[in-house]
Amino acid sequence: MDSRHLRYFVAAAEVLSFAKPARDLHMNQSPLSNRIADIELEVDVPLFDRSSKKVALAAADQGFLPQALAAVRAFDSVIRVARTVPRSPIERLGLHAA
Amino acid sequence: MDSRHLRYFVAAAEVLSFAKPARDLHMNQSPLSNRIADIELEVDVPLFDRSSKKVALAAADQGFLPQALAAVRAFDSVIRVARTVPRSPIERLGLHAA
DNA sequence: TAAAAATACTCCATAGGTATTTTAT
DNA sequence: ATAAAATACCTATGGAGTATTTTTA
Repeated sequence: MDSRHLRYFVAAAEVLSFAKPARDLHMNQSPLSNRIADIELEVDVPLFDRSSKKVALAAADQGFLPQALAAVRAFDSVIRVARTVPRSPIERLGLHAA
Repeated sequence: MDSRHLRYFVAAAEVLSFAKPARDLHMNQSPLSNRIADIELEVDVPLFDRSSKKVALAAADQGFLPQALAAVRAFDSVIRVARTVPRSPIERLGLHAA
């Protein structure tokens, strides 16, 4: 599972919409819907109750969203830690930025 | 970043080898090396000191490996939680397995 | 010289885009 | 009638495989 796709799910779950987060993420509604559908297939659990006008969290979602959020945050930490690693001896001594 | 690729990094970091985890993961050494190189490009930090005979964790790795492990475990939790979600009213009541 | 990593390709799966259709409101 | 999600189709990117080269222990 790609962490980016899990972010699609989190974004959709937060606003209960597929079209809106797609706009926010500068992508199309179609692939966002499809990636979320992929996740549902992968974990074999329906995560949303869909209708053409609204989207609701499925009952099976209890527990999934918090875990998804935790995973996304863990990924953010990986990136953040990597970015703040001192690269040079001088940086490692905390003397000044590169 | 794909969680699978982060697992490649963790596997390689744990045994300080690219060829061995590739065998364990039933894949080739080439794509495993390439995906790890991708991660280094993505986070813009060298994670390994390479030579043709050995691989060592780069200095920049301090902090990265633990975070990577945490992220991988968070992903495991996502899958696990999803898999244990009760699907039907009967399951939700804990009466018996599907 | 043997084993491991890098490199150079080839191929295919899939993520994303575009267009359209369906369906609640 | 409108707006949102699903669906169909196309394309291109990139992940994985295979083969080969390089390197160092």
